[in-house]
Amino acid sequence: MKIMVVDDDPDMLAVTGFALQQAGYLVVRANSYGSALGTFREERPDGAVLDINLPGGSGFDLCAALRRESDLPILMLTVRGDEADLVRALELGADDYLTKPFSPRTLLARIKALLRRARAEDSRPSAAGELELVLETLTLRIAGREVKLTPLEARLLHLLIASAGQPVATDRILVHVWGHRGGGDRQLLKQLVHRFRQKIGDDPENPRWLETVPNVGYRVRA
Amino acid sequence: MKIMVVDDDPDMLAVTGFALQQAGYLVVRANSYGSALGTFREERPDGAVLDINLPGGSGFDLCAALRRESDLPILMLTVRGDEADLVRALELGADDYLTKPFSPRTLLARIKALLRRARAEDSRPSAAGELELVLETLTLRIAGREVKLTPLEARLLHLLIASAGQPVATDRILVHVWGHRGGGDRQLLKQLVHRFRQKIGDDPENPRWLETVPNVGYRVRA
DNA sequence: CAGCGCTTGTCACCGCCCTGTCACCGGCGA
DNA sequence: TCGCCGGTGACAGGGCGGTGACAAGCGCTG
Repeated sequence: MKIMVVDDDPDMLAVTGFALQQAGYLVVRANSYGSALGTFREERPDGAVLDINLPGGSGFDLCAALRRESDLPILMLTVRGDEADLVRALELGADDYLTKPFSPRTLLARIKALLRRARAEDSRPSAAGELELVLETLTLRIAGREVKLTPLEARLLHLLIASAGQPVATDRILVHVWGHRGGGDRQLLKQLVHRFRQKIGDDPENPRWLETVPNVGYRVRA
Repeated sequence: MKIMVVDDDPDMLAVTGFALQQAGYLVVRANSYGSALGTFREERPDGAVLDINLPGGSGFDLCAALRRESDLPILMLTVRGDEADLVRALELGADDYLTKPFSPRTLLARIKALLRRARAEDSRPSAAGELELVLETLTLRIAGREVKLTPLEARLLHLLIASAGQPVATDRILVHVWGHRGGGDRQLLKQLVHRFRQKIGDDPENPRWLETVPNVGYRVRA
């Protein structure tokens, strides 16, 4: 389990990071809004702990930005008594909050609870029509048989099945699968889709499962 | 519940021993590296409290030695502020630490927590299918026969059997077995698995007990 | 003290698959 | 006709998993 800790105060970073590492988590650190986004895209942590005061953009913005790209559990660190901040954080998609000052033990308990919840939801197979995705084993059950997926294919399907029936824009796919900020890397997506179709035996001209939506993106039939 | 307390200072020994006894624990005492090992083997305590400064070998060595023979909860007593010592203790397999000076009340709380955690892990089924793990003796009963495990193999199996039927990610295994933070140490896991498979006579291509889940990790058949 | 065996970490190598990249094709609208 | 988009094939680098070999550390024993 990998946790990203974002705080501009080096002491806080050290303390919380150390506590998490002791508990057996992998820890990646960032100290600003910008570096946090980059770190997130590179490291793909399983959870995030965000301070609110950050150079380059508030923790609120960061929370919203992360939410745009991922469903990872987010825990916000707020100052005591500021209820407005708290409400705002939860509205922006934070999963939990902690008021400073807090003990490392408390932090650990909260993080653990969040991850457990997230894992429980993760382990639910996501399904759409004849497709059933099992993320843990990178396996796709499709019309009876089982197909082994690569990590990239699994991420693609995860996104598409979550929006089954609706087209998903290529840019959104690029961000979700590669963390790229979109742009010229459509070739990657073309190949990924091509290889996946070949693997499951789907014909682009006459698709049973994965449709192309011209000038928009792709869609799985519901 | 039996606790071993190791300290060369008779006063400390008396104080901590008394506190633990008051709380209802059986206490066995040792005052040196050598006597501690002997006492441990005779008494098989359920937990240990180790001082770092010991005649005959440091508490670190003792911690490592105990770890080589058992998974019992270990609490180390460190001097305040020496973070290097602390890290080293945890890397050697200690479960928790306490900085001197501390109150007997604190000690009790920590010990209680450790034992509770250990019991919780113990009560996890240590058997899956044809595999039955006995942590105390580092033994694996497998399809009738008995196999002697190394400490590392035991930790690996402990984790895998606890999640029998489900794949366990390589990163999680690395953390659980070695406490490593880095991702670059897959080689260790490769070797560990290889040697274990050889020992029990399992074929990676056609596994009876331990399966590889590509790009994810490993899984024991339920 | 020397020697032995067990455990563990490290290096090197192999084969396979995943992935990124280049090149090309056909269809469609400007 | 040009340019863009989507689909397809081919190739190469690198990662991952499996395997063998070697050395260091440690405990045990003669």
